Amino acid sequence: MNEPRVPRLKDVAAEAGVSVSAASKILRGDVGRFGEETCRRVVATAERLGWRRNLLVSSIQSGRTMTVGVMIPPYDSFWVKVLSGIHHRLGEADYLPITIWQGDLDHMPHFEADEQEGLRQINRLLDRRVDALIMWPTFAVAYRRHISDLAERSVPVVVIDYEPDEPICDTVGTNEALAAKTVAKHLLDLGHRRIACISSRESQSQTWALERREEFERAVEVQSDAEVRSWRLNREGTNGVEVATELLTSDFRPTAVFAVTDHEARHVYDAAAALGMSIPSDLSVIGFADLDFAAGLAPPLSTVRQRPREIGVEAASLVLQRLDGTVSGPFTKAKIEADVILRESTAPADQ
Amino acid sequence: MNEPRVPRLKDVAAEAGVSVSAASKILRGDVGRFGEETCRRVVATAERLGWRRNLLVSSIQSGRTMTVGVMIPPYDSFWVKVLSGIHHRLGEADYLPITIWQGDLDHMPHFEADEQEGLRQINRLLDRRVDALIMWPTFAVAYRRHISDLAERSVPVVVIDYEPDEPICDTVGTNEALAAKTVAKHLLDLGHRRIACISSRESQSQTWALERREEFERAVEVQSDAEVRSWRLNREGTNGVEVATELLTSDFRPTAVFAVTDHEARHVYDAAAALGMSIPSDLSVIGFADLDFAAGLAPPLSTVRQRPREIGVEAASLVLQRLDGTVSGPFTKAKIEADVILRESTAPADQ
DNA sequence: CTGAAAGCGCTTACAG
DNA sequence: CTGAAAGCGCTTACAG
Repeated sequence: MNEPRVPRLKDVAAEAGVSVSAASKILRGDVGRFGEETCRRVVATAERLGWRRNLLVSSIQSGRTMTVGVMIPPYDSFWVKVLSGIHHRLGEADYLPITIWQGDLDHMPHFEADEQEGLRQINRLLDRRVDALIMWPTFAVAYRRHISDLAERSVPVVVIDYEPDEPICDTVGTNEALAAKTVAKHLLDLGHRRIACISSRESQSQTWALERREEFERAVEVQSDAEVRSWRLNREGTNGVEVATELLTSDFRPTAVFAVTDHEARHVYDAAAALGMSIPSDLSVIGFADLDFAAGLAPPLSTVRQRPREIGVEAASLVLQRLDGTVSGPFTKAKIEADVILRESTAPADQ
Repeated sequence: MNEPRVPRLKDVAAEAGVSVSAASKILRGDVGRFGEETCRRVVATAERLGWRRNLLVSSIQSGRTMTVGVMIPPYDSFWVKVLSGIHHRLGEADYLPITIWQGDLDHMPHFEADEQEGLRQINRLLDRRVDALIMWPTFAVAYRRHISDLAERSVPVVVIDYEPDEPICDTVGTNEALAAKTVAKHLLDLGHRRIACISSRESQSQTWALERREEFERAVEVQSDAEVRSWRLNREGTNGVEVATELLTSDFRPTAVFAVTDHEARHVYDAAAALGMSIPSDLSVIGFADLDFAAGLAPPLSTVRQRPREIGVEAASLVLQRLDGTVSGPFTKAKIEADVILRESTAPADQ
C-alpha cells in the first residue's frame, strides 16, 4: 500500500536540509536570525509538498482548540439565523463552531425525557476539547447542573433566549419588555380596548414567552379603560387552533390579538377563517418572530422581528471575550432590540 | 491562579496508585490480566476526578479524527433537512460533522468571485484533519481541482445535487428524471397540451435544474399533440416575476406551468395575480422542492417533494463507507426518489 | 544563526 | 499481572 501520506514537518525539514525545530519556527513566521535564503527554501518546500500545520497538535500543546461547541438545532428560520451569526462572528476570530443536533427537526427536542442522550452530546463536544459552549434554552434547562460544572472547568457557556431567575451563565436575548410594550402601544393607539393574548406553553425553557406575555399585559393595563386576557396552549403546544377558537368565541370578544409567536398567530388566522371573521376588519392580529411564513399569510402578518443574526453574533462575541479575558466576573445579560413590523393584519378598532 | 485544570491521565494513575500505561489500558476496557480490584479502583478514580479521554490525542495517534467537514449552508429548508440527515447518520456512527458557513444566508454564496475565501474554508477544515468532506454544488464547482487533490490525500468527498458530465467524486442527488416524467404525465393526464416550463439560472452548479427541465421537455414531447416551451431567469435569478409575466402573456398561452423550483412557482403566482389570472382555473402550476411556503400559498402549490433528509443520510453513509473501506473504486452516483405532492394548484385544462 | 532535548496527553509494542 | 520506553506531530525553552 503506498497510500499517499499527508506530509510531515520532518519531511519538509529533511527536503529543505534544516532541522525540524528550524522548520517549525520558520514556518510559523518566527524567522529569528535564520538566513533569508534558508527561510525561502523552507517555505517553498512546504508549499511544494503541500504541508499544512496539524491544528490538533497545536491544540494539545496550547490547551486551546479554537473551537466552540454549539448546541442549537436549526429548528426554524430564527435559529438558523442565530446559527449564521454565530458562524460569522466565530469565523472572523478564526474559531470554528462545532454544532451538534441529533434527533429530527420535526419535534422540538426535549431532553427532560432522555437525560443520558443530552449528556452524551455535551461529552462528545467536551472530549474534543471545545473551548466554550453556546446553547439554546431547552438544553440549558435540562442541564443546569452541568453548566455549573463547566464553569468550574473554565469552559464558558452562553445561553440564548433564556433567563432564569438566578443566572447560571452569560445569556443573550431579545429586549422582550420593550418589544411587548411597543406592540401594546400600537394596538391601543388603534383604539383597541379588549385585547387578547395567546401564548405558547411557557415551559421552564420558554422564559421569553412568559416575559413577553406579562410585559404585554402590564403595558395594556396602563391604559385604564383597556382590558387584556390571556390564553395558553397546552403542554405539547398541539391545541393551537382550539385555543384560538375558544378565545375568539369567548364572551370577552377581543378586537385584537397579540400572539406570543407567529405560530400562534397562524392558529388565530385559521380559527378566524373558520369562524368567518376577517382580518383585520373584524380582528387585528399581531405576532412575534417574523418567521418565514409571516409575510406570506393572507393578509400579511404584522409582527415583531427579532434580530437573530445579531443575537448569534453577540453570543459568539461574549464567548470570545470570556475566552480572551476581556470579560470576566459576573454573568452578563445581553439584550438585543427588536423591530415592530407593521403589515396588514392590524387596523383601527371599529368605533 | 489556581485555574481548575482538567484532570490528566497521570493524575488518575497517581491517585489510583498504578502506572499511566496501566490506567490507559484499563480505562479503555482492555483489562488484560489486571486485578479486578485494581480495575475497579482506576475506573472509580477516573470518574471521581471527572477524567475524560482527550480525543485530540487519539486523533493524532490514529490519524483519524472521526469528524467530517460539511460545507453546506442552511440556505433554505431543503438544505437544513439535508444537514439534519447528515448530522443524524454521522452521529450514529459516532462521527461529528464540522460545518462551515461564512457569509450571510440572504445571498446564495458564490465562490467564483472569491477563490481565496473558499480555499481558506477548505483549509480550515483540513488543518483540523477532518476525515472526509461533504459539500453542496456551488462549492464543488468552484473547487473542482482541489477535490481531485483531496482524493490523492485520501480524503473522500461527497457532493450533493451535482452531476457533472465526468464525475470527480461520489455524488448524491434526487432522481430528477423520474420526477420530471411524473410531473409531465400529471399535466398531460389533466388534458394540458400547451405547457410552459420556467427554469432558474442553470449555472454550472445547477446541473439539477438543467436535467429537470430537459427531462420534463422530453416527457411532454412524447405526447405527439402536446407542446412545451421553456423560459429561464437571468444569471442572477432576480427577474423571476418579469419572466413569469412574459411567459403568461406570450402568444404561446400555456395552460400549465412547471416551475423547476417552488421559488419560480411563486413568481408565476405573483405574475398571474397581477394579470388577473386565477390558479388553477385559468392556469395550472406545479413546482419542485416543497419549500416551507409551498403549502401556504393560495391556492396551496402542487409540487415535488424531494427527500432531503434521506439525501443527507445517504451522503453521510457514503462517506462512512469510503472511510471504512466498504465502498472503494469508481465514484458512486446515488439517486434518491422524490414524491409528487398534489395540492390545489393543478386542475384539468379547459375543454 | 541553528539544532538537540524535553514536553503536550496520551497509546502501543515490548520487557519483565 | 504490571511498568518503562518509544512514539504520534509538532513547539518551546535552552544550548551552543
